This record gives sequence, C-alpha cells and structure tokens, in this order.
Amino acid sequence: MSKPTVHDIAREAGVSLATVDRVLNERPGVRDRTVERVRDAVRRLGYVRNTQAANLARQRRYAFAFVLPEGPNQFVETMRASLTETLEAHTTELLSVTVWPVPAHDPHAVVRTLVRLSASQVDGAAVMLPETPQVRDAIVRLKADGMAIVALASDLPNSPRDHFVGINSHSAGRAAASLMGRFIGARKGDVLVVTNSLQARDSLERRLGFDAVMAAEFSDLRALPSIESHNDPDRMETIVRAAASRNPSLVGVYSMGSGNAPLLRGLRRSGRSDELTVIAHELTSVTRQALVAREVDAVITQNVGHLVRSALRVLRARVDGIPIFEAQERIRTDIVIRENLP
Amino acid sequence: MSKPTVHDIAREAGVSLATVDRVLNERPGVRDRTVERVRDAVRRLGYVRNTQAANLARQRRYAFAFVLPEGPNQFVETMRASLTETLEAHTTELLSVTVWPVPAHDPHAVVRTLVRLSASQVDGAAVMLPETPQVRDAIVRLKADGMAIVALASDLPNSPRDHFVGINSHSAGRAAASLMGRFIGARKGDVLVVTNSLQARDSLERRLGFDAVMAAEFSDLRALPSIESHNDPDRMETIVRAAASRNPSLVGVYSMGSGNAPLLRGLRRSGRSDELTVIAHELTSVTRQALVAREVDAVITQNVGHLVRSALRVLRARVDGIPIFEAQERIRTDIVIRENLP
DNA sequence: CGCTCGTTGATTGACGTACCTCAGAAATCC
DNA sequence: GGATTTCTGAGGTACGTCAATCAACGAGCG
Repeated sequence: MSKPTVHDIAREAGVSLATVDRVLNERPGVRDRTVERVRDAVRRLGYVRNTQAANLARQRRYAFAFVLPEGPNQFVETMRASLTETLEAHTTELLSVTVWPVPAHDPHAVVRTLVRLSASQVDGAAVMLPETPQVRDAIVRLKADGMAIVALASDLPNSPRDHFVGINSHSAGRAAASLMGRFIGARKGDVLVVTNSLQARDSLERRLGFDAVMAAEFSDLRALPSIESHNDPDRMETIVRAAASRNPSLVGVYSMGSGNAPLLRGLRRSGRSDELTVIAHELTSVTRQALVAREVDAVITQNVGHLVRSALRVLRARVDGIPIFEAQERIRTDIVIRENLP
Repeated sequence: MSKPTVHDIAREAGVSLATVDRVLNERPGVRDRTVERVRDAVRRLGYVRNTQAANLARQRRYAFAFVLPEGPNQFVETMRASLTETLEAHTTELLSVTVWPVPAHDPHAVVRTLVRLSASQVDGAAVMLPETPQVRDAIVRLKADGMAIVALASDLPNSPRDHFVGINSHSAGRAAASLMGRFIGARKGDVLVVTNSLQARDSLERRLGFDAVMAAEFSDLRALPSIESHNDPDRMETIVRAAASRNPSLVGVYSMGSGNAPLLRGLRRSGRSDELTVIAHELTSVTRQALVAREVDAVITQNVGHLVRSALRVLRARVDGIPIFEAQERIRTDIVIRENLP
C-alpha cells in the first residue's frame, strides 16, 4: 500500500541499489539495456522520487535571485515587501533569495547585472525587465549555464525563460475597458489614456486590449491617444491636470502603468476628480487609498504575494526537475473595487 | 551559517540529544529547569525544526476528510474536481483525502456523518456545512478528539474550528451591490434578489452587505425582498420568469446562492434577459458560460483551487503544529467579468 | 540500608535518498 | 587468450529528526 522506494525498484528490476541510483540521477556507467530495465520497473511500480528525502540527503539549498527595477516604484516596493514576508514565513525551507536592483531603462547596466548574476552561485532567477535584444542574449547565456529563469510580471516571450509568472496584459486591458465602459454608462465622451512609456510591452498590450473592447462595445466613448510621462512625476501631474481641465468632454481616465500618485494629484488639482471614472493598474498603497477615497473606481491587478510565491515554486520545481502544477501557477487578473479590497 | 540542528541545541544547552528531543516533542521526563535551558538554547540559536526530516523520520501520513453537501450543486462539483486535481498533482506528499458527502439540509444525517468521522482514523477535516446547534456540538467533540477542523466556504463562527477558509460573505454582497449599481447606471428600477434559502448564513450575510451598499449609494434602485427557491430548480425557474415578466421596472437580478442554471432559464424564457443586469456568485461551468453569452454581467467568486489548497495547507499546519502564513491563506473576493475569465 | 522514582545521558536504528568507494563481473579490443 | 575498458554490485556514510532502550545518578522514603 505504501509508496515504492528505490529498494523496491532495485528488486523489481533485478539490479542493485547503486544501479538504480545511477539511472535515476542520470549518472554514467550503466548499459542501455539495464537503464531500460530500471526505467521499466519505475513505470510498473509507479515510483516517484521522494523530493523531501532527496533534498535532505543532498543537502540542497536553493539560492535564487530576484532582478527588479530600481528606483521609486510602488509596484516593485510592494513586491519586495511581499518577498521579504514570504521568506520570513518560510525560514524552514532552505531557501536564500537575494534581490538585485537594476536601472531597468539602461540596457547596458541590465546586461552587466545579468553577467554578474551568471558568475554568482545562483540556481535560478526571477527577472522583471523589459525585453531588449541584449537582455534576450543574456538570458540565453544564463539558461546555457543551467540556471532556471522565470519572467516576473512582464513576459520575455522571445527569450528562453522557463516560465512566465504574471497576468496576460491584453486581457487586463480588456477588463479595464469593459469596466470603464460600464461604469461610464450611457454618457458619451473621451477617455484619457496615460502611461509611463509605450516601450514597455505590457503597457502596449494593455492598450491593445483596451482599444479592442472599447471599439467593439462602447462606440460612444473615444479612447484618446496614449500620453507618455516617461517616468517623470511632474510631467505626469501636469499632463493629467491639463487634459482634465481643458477637455470638457473627458469622462474617464485609464492609467496603464505606474505613476499613479502624480496622476491622482493632477486629477485633484484639475478639480474634476469626482466626475471622472478612473481605472488604474496594480494594487499598491497609493491605489488602495485612492479606492477608499473614491478617486479611483477600479484597479486591475495581480496578487503580488501570489506572484512571488509562484515564482519561487516554479524556480524550485525547475531546479528539482519536477513538473509544475499549472492550475496553481496561473495568476488571475484581479478586479479590485472599494468593496472587495483585500 | 547553516541552520542549527538538534545537535547544536544539545551542545548549546549542555544536555544530551535525548533530552532535547524530549523537550521539542513535549514528552515527559524532563525537569522544568532543564526544559527552560533547552528552550533558551532554541531561542538563542533560532532553531526551527526541519519539517521534512521530521516527517520523513516519523513516517507521517496526513489523512484528511472533506465533508461536502451532496446532491447536484455546481459549486461543490467544481470543488471536488479541484480537489481531485490537486491530489493528483501532489501524489508525492503523503496525503490521503476522502470526501464525505452529506445531505446538508438534514441535521441528523449530518451529525451521524460527523460521528462516523470521529470514529475513523482521520487527522483533520474540512467541512462545508450550515452551522446548526447539532453541528456545533459535533465539531466540539471532533476537536476534543484532537482533530484539526477548518470551515470551508461557509464559516462556523460559533464552533471551535481552527480556521475559516473562504471569503467574507458580507463584502461579497457589498461588491455585488456596487457592481450592480454602477452597471445599471443612471436608470431607476427594481432589483430582484434570489437565493435558495436565507437559512444559509452566507446568503444572509451577502444580503446584508448588498443592502448596505444599495441603500447608501444607489438610492434610485430598490432591492426587492429576497425570494427563496428552497433548492427546487423548477420553482427557481418559475419565480424568476414570473418576476421578470410581470415587473416592467425590473432592471437587475442578484443571485445570492446556487441554482443559477434554472435562474438563467427563467430569465431567458421571460425574454428580458438582455435588458437586465445580472450578478451571481461562484464561478462554475454554468456561470462561466453565462458570462461568455453575456447573460450574466459579473460573478463574485472565490478561487476554488485556492480554497482547496488553502484548506489542505492549514490542516497540515495544524497537524504539524506549525503556524500558518496568513497572507497566503487569505482568500480573495474575486470579481469575474467576461474579460478576465480565467 | 535498600528501594523506588524522577531525571538525564548514551546509543541505536529507522525514514528515503544521494553519493562515494572498492571489488568483481562482463564485454570489448588487440 | 589476455589485457583493458565498461558495467554492475555490495556496502557504507550522511542528511535531520523521531522513537525507543538501557544505564546511571541522586533524592527521598520507609
């Protein structure tokens, strides 16, 4: 009734423990025929390696790196906090994580960091970076070194990452559009769309999803061309304030990226905050307060704790060479309004 | 730099391994003063027991029971499926779970099941039941037997359960009301509120949350008195159809419980499906299809996979006597619309 | 004094796996 | 056929913990 062990495999295959061990751990020195015999026995008995015992025996410690954009960014801050909290709660699991801040907008600095990373003794990394050709090449090298790589929050679809942990930006944009349209209701008017930069692939994809739904379902609304603040808070505030003041037919604001604090300041200063439907991304202390204060109507987000835990689980699974449980690692696109604030 | 082990504790406390073991596992035969010495050493070194090694040594297998309402119920079906899937993915963890279906509406049958449960060799149970005095007493007995108990989806606030795994019904109701009000927009009218039974505490709490927000924020809408179908599909269909046909000022329908399939049939037959804003609870195959078909505008739900995994984690933590990681076990109130369907 | 009891130490054998060594068998080459 | 290489087996140690046994010590008791 109990689970088969390596001993059972050895007996079933008619070989010794040492041979079973060599086959299971893909060590050399076993004839092909014998390898097959052992593999057969494994299949017949339905043997699954006891990862706990294996890790105990091999004294495995997982060393992971989180490569995150540096600089003031509410979302990244939230993620760092969540990471710290998660690690504190799981001190028992032999897991050491270092955070590597990088100036994400500087491709050379990013690559330098990734090169340092490959030199360090790290088993895997979760990276949150825009995908440039340089980054892609660096990831290729890291993978070649045998490192496990997951893309965090922002995908690297053309790099050989093992997994993407995050939500689909396109459907996030669609959800934002749907709520925007429904919240605005029967009124006609313009919707201001703001972001830091359309270079970021997630902003771009959100915009595409947003436009698709707006065009298909809310023909009374006109989504204005994206305005980019280029990570400049003052610029963000000014742009938003001016747009809100000058355009009387403005009925909604869609904030696709970070910089929600200056955006909200701009809206407040314009004096039109109350009459506008505002939808933003990522639940941070800023957007949370704005929801409570009714300055933001809905936030499209992903649970940061889930993101961090999922990244860690996936990295561990890769290192252990075991499959991941898809259903658990699928990150949902969360809609947060005042009433379901976690 | 590596983690301290029992050996380190023994050395630090100046006692033998055997004594450390006795203290850690709270076995008798150690003087209070010595116990303190060992505890001190544990604190000083920051020792945490290696659960993996412990489980390996003690050959612990977790036997858990899920007590779920029997009978056709989309939500319970979804949960069973998710449970099966989770167990298959985690065959490696020595975990055996049995499902105990009960006729939830029959207090005596429920108690009989719980009594059988206490006789069986089960370490813990996740129960999804309405809280009656009999259930409360049965839970008291199970706890007294040393069983770990979590309330699943529907809380048992007056029973000594170890934990509640699920969302806050009150805020779920609030979220439903907020979306209802905003989706309906400027129009005035009535909102039909339907459930199986207001006896179920979650339906009741949802209603309270719903009414609170409706009254405070959407004074143009009138939430009608709850209509109960008492688990009768035909009744549900008839009620809804009649209400939709006869009340021309109806603008929305709020479904607080299960029975969404007959509800939707009733709406379809009334011919007014398109013009009504419909909000329901729990994402199942029925509500999912209805979202896609635009028959339902939003679903307030909890991720069933998360529910199941959380219940299992909490039960395991209770049995192991280790604290749970609150942040991970907090179940979010999910808002699902067509665009963010998982 | 001998006895029991409470407390502690010392030691051992699991649990399931990894990893190492050494010896010997089998296959391959010349 | 012998030498060499390639496989394979047997066995041990370790990982950190649990659980059990046996021995030993001292205090307290009658």
